[in-house]
Amino acid sequence: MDHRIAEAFGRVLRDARIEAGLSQEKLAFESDIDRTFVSMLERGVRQPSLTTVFQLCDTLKISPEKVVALTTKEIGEAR
Amino acid sequence: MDHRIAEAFGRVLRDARIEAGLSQEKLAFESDIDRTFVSMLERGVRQPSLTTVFQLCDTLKISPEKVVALTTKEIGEAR
DNA sequence: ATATATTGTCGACTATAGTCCGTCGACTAT
DNA sequence: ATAGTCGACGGACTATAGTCGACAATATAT
Repeated sequence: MDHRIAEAFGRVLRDARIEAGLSQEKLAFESDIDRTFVSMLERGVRQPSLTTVFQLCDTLKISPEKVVALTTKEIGEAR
Repeated sequence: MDHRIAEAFGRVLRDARIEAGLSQEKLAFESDIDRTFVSMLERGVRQPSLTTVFQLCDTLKISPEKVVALTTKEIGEAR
C-alpha cells in the first residue's frame, strides 16, 4: 500500500471532519466504523476501502469524488 | 462491505478498461495488481482499497475522481 | 486543581483485500 | 483439428482493513 495516498487521504478526512464540526467518535459512530480506525485513517497509518470512503462521505455530507479530488491534490503537494 | 458499491465499481472498471482497449491481464500487469483480482473487481465480488483505485486509474488514464463519480452514478441506477 | 471531552495507542482478534498457482470454457484464428 | 487469447473460477496462501476493550495523554473547560 502506498503511504502517500493514505497520508493525503488522512489530511483530507481530518479537514472535512473539523469542517463538519464532528468528533472522531461521532463521525465513526454515524458512519458505522470503529473510532480507533478513524483515528488511524486520519493519521495515515491505514488506508480505507472504497465503501469506507463512501460511508465517511455520507456522514460528512461531502461527495466521494470531491474527497478523492482533494486527496489527489494533497498528493501533488507532497510534504 | 457493501456489495452495491463493489458491483457498481466493477461495471465502471470494466467499461473503462474496454474503452482503453486493454485485456484484464494487461491492465493488471501495468497496474501492478494480480490478474485474478482484477477479474474479481470487475465481477463485483471484491472491492478495492483507495490505492488500488489510484493504481488502476493511473493505467487507464482516467482520473480517480471521475471513476468515483461514475461509480456513484452506477449506484443510483441500481439494477 | 479537577472534571470532561477528545484523541492516541496498544494488543488481540476477525474479515477481507490481494497474490499465486492452476484448470476450464468460449471465442478466433490458422 | 489445434494453437492462442481471453476471462471465469478454484484453493491455498499472506497482508492488511476493520473491530473491540482498555488505558494514557491531551486539551479545554469550570
